[in-house]
Amino acid sequence: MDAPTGVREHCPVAATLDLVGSRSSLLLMREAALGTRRFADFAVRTGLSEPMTARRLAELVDAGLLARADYREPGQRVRQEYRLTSSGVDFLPVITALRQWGDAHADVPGGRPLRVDHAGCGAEVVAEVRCTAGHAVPPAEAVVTRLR
Amino acid sequence: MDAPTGVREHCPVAATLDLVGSRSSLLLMREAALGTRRFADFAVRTGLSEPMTARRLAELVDAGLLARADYREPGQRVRQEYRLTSSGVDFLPVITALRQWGDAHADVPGGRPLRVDHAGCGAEVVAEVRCTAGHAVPPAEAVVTRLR
DNA sequence: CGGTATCCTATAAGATACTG
DNA sequence: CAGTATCTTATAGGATACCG
Repeated sequence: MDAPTGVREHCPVAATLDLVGSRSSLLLMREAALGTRRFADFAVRTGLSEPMTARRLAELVDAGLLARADYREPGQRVRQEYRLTSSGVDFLPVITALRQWGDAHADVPGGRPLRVDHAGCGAEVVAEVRCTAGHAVPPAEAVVTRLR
Repeated sequence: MDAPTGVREHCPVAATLDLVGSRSSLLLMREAALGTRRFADFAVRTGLSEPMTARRLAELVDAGLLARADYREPGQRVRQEYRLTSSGVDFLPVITALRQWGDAHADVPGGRPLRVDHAGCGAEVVAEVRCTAGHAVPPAEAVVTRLR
């Protein structure tokens, strides 16, 4: 995760994977996307060990996707929390797309454990490939240019 | 990638990561998304070693994202190719979302090496979080339900 | 509660050499 | 061209114990 081992890949996908590409990081980002904020909840809900949870959360903070802060519920003592930064919010399409593919194509024992719906509207939330002009872009209409 | 090591995670995100969650698999899916079809091109363009390229391509075929076939260019001998299946095409939002986050937030030495544009329209291709009713869904409007 | 320290195993991934 | 075989190293990640 820190430095790529092989040939240096000058690609935004590879760069993203170098920062947040491990299973543990992505599971933690999933949890953050679902609203989890506290250390113990991250560990239990991802099934990660505490040392791994601590290490990856620290990396995600370093990488700017999460921010750590103190907070105090009324009448309680001070606790820690991890919240999505704006960069972390920008990561939600990745998590949404992974969830969507899993729902459609992976065999999740016991059926679908998660739903994400649009507030008010009630329709399911998905990741769509579009152009910035707003058109849906099917694969055949995507033109790839390799620069350099 | 084969069997999850820790607590069994009943989640579509985790299930997806168990099938295609390694850096090498995701780089190969990136290449497939960019139109790469031949073994040697996959290896060179991802920077992966040949043994790793062979192993992961075989896994992606097993997982149903790629299909292997013979093909023959006019006047050439028979060659192999790997093509996206419909399940593989459904994976494109993941790759698009990873690329998009990298373009916005990762430091790719030498600038942006890749563009994906909408044919004809010319506008850039991105992954958007929407509901199936067609509304854009900002994070604040996503309602998460954990079932079971 | 929110971690850290230490040690261990499994796997990801590369290097090199070789084959049909 | 499209791989396979073998070996090695680096990293992911868990288990257990402990700390402020």
